[in-house]
Amino acid sequence: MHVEKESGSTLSLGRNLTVGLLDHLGKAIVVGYYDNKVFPTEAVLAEQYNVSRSVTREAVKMLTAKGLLIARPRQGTVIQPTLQWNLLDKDVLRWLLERKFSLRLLRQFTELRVSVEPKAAELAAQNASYEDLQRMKLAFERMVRADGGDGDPTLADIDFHISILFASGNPFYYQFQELIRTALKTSIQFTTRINQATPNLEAHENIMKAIFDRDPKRAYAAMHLIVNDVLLVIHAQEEADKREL
Amino acid sequence: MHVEKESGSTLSLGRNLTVGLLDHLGKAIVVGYYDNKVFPTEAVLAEQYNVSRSVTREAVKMLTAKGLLIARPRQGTVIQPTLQWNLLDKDVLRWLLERKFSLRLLRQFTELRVSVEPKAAELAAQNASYEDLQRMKLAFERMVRADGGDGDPTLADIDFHISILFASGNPFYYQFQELIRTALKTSIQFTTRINQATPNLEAHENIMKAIFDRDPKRAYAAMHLIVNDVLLVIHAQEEADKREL
DNA sequence: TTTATCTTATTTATAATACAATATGAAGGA
DNA sequence: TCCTTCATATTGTATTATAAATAAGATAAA
Repeated sequence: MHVEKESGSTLSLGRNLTVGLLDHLGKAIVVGYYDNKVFPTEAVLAEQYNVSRSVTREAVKMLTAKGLLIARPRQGTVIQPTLQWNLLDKDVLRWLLERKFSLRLLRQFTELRVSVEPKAAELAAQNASYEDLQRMKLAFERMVRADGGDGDPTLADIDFHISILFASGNPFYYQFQELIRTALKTSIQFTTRINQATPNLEAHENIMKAIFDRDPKRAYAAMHLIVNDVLLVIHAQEEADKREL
Repeated sequence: MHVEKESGSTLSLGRNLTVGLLDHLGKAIVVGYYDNKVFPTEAVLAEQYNVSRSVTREAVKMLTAKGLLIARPRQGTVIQPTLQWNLLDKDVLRWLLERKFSLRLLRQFTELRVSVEPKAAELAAQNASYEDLQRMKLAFERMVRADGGDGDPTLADIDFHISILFASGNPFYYQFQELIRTALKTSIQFTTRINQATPNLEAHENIMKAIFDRDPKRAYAAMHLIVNDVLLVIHAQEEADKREL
């Protein structure tokens, strides 16, 4: 990451300076640009990016709110240890992916998916409202059409999985929306080379049927089958990569 | 020039005005104070809380970063739908609890724990380093001492559960630290009336043994047993409450 | 020497003010 | 009716000044 200094070559931060700076700094922190540097003071940041101190402070406050920074008088602004970062935050997640593709990161996403999604399906079988079920059905039909060449299969797949989070009736499950979105989008980057590119329609239909039948255990098992399969593929690839060394 | 203000009308925001305002507004939003009101403009907020616009804007930006607000020129600042809130954020979680005690909320916490903790234990059995194991052991010994009257049993219990998240080797699992902390602290508020106040030592020891034995399936099962038990107790109480109406 | 206290300098925290950009809705004209 | 224009409210950005906090160094006391 390269930071221009002269006022003439203004670093493009988009139309909203605060949000632009937030994004730029967030990415720089997450990809490790500051790893063996001290994080700049407000004054220096403002000068480097050619923005006012107000903008700088607001961006820093937002990064503080996401757990990436901490600021104290005289001590300056410093980067928090990774454990403090709000990894499930939409922005932080995006910045994580701006690093080079990492099978390890994809595996970690998927391990969490194996934790979360089967139980979400189980809860959905217990709690889904009529509207929830309709949304699921629509998403599935979209998957079928996409499978026939009409539309993007990944986007339809994402919608289907998210509709189940929503149907769980527990708002905490909905928090994994971004993680799942990110995981599925990242998956195709490598899964196409190894596995089938399109999602397994029959397996997905089994989940939906179980939820429609109000059968929690079957819904859990059907979802577990799908996500755990992805995990196994990733494990196999990790082993293969290891042997290649 | 610092203007002294009448002490009577000043709302106490603590030593740090921005953080104080963040906390006050966050709580107000989460408890529903603004539910049928329009959220005030920056100017009004600044006047109401007797702080500068800088402070107001910084607090609003932090709430924006946590998904609670969105601001646009001329349109004002508005509260985001609950689904957008970063519910796993430490602050948001705390604000959620500042509402009256809710068995429903505790159940939702616990449903997520059932999703997350068993798999974390499974991964810990696979990945825990020597240091991770030592930390777990120390936490367990602290639980034993607390059981004998020396120390706080809940705090020791919390440490034990968190040491397992940490030992999973997957940083995403560590994100649930605050949720588990909150859930366990909240649990005793009602669990003491119904169940045993102190955690089940033997069941916890089983988890630790399985992880030391590097037995993922046993670790998963042992953890599932504990957390699912909590969930069942909550379910029973919810049913009892329903009948009481 | 060691400890405690005071001083200084650096950085964030807060305030106040001015103007720019943006989006809403009303007014006016074709 | 529809389009354009303009007034207006609200956030966005810049600038400057001062306060508060604290780390580190200097000084004094034991």
